[in-house]
Amino acid sequence: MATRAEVAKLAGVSASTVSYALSGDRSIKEETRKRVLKAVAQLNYRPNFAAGALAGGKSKTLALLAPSGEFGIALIALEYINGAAAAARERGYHLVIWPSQESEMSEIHTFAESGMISGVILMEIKLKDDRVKYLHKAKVPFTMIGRTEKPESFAYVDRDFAGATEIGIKYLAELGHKKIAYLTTDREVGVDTRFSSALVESAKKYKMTAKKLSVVNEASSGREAFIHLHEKYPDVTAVVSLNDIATLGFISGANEYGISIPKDLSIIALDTPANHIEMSWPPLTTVDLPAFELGEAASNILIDQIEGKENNRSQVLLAGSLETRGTTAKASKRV
Amino acid sequence: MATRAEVAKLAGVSASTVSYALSGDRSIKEETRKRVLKAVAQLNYRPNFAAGALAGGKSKTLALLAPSGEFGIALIALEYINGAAAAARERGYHLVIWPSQESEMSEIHTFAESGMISGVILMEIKLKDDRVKYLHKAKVPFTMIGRTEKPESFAYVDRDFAGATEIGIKYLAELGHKKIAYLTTDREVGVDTRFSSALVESAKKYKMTAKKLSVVNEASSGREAFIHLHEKYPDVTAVVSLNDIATLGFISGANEYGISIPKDLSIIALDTPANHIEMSWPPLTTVDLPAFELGEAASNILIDQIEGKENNRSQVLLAGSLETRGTTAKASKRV
DNA sequence: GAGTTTTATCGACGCGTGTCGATAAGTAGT
DNA sequence: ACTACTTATCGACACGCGTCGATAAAACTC
Repeated sequence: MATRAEVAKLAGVSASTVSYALSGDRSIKEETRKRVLKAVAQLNYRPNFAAGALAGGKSKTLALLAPSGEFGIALIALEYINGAAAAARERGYHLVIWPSQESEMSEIHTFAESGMISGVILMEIKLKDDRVKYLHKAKVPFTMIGRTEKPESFAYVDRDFAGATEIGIKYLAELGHKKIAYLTTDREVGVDTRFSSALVESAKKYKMTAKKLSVVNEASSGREAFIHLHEKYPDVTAVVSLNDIATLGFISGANEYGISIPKDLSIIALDTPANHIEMSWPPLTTVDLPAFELGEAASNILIDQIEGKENNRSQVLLAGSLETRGTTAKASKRV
Repeated sequence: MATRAEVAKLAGVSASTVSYALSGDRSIKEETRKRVLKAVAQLNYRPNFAAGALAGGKSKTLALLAPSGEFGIALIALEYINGAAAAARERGYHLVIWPSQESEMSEIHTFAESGMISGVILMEIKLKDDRVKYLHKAKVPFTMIGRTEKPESFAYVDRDFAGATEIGIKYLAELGHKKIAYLTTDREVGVDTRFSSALVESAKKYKMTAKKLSVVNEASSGREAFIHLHEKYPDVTAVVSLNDIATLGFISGANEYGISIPKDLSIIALDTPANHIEMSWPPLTTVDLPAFELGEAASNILIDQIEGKENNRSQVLLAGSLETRGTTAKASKRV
């Protein structure tokens, strides 16, 4: 492949002039630049990425660390990823997704140190997350999607759990629901913990009782949760679900037992990827999770940080908005 | 960060000895190697990736090109990705996912040329795919998940459409079904085209009639397909679905109309990610799509190719196996 | 028009590795 | 004891680019 030297020779200039003509870091006579660009096109020259990184250039490449745990990359992650990728592209950056385990942080470090990666987006943040410490110490620019228990001044974008929950509960209150239940997992991760406590709080505020239904995020578990609800708490008239896949299982359980949604039971899904909304019928009423936007914000904040632009909104919370579809209705006396 | 030179000094050897001690490409006295490794550990030295790539080392990094079209990365892609990542890791490689459009092929080329990427895995192969030509011409090692219309001798892994379809149809035949329908999209991509023609063929073989229901792969479209079926072809007793998300919409349509699955209508889903199987109730009977294994195979074939190992199985087709769950039963006279 | 600043270009060096050829030390064979 | 290998190590160089300092030419300044 063509090198800088060859381009220089063809254009009749020195090698460094080629660099400057391309980067624009020093002024170059318009005519010379034209000649250089022509030679570049003619030889189909593209700067060697490794050489550039080695010599201290900027790579314009971000890495999004996707946890590849037992279950690999999760579904909802896709929307974050697509958003982050779109925003990065918009600003002339690449976004690569790095399926990695926590143990591989030092390899990420290597890449960052070698200049191949300019910054990192972290997903699936735990309440205490060693990756955050690690990246901070290694001075690798990073942003979180989610946040640790105490994010201090680290950049993050996350859902506004309290806000989203409040929106949902308020709506149920307006529909006259008094006794509700909620589906959540018992994982010690930010999303579950924050949602659950926000929900309990909101319910109290609107004078509702809120029963907890523990699930793991699988359809079958959601189905079992329905059966449990059906047998133990038949007077519950609405359910708030914090888990995408379990919700669908829950609904199919309801169908099976002849409980009509939303006539007998209302459902609001809080944490639902867009393509799940119509996966059951009627379509889910949700408090819209702005996953794509969060991904975009993550990229933008990170790029600002890399480029040294001060962004005064480096901690972003989005609540989303209520989307009333088919699974909510006025509370009805059943039993 | 520590460099090779510093390690060399600390260990009291030359820089090249450090390289050889680490790579094992030349014999090094055991004692010296120990000393070097100790110094490496002490300084927390990790070779600079960019320098290595520039100097012609091997990067042990694969890129999986995920099409980031209008819909971003698709769901089923996750299983391929997870499989490919796992296999790559197993063999000491990194696998990064590159959300990219076709227009960005030259950038991929740059990375490969710079030695940062040793090979490429291509997904969502079109029947005619320019990316294949491009990579071939650029001499970048690559493997496809899927295949072009005429894959010639290029390496690929793909589903055995004929085999999978045959398995499903045969089972329906054994259950006594005579009139079936199938859900498919009209996209001009390999998966739809090949499945559809294989299905028509198999149906003929078992003397069934097979009605086509066109959908786009969204839940609502699947639901409409059910309604269409319900109104136009009430004597159909079994449906074969080639599309994951549409299938779920189809089922929720059936629930809504009081058609009982599998009593009134049997369903076999051919192209279904594992976590969709229990998303409706009863769980789907499928011809298991070995997506994870296909991903693994893709990585392994590619790595063999990169390392120059002759792999005589560089074109892999997997049919999967029948998993009878809840959505199939003996044909019943309805109407 | 002598002095000063600005513009345009070049050459040289360094980034940190992989690897080749050379050398020195050790081993085996006669 | 002499040659013929093998083993262990070193020094030097190339990879292709970013960027600094220097120089030459051009453009102002009063």
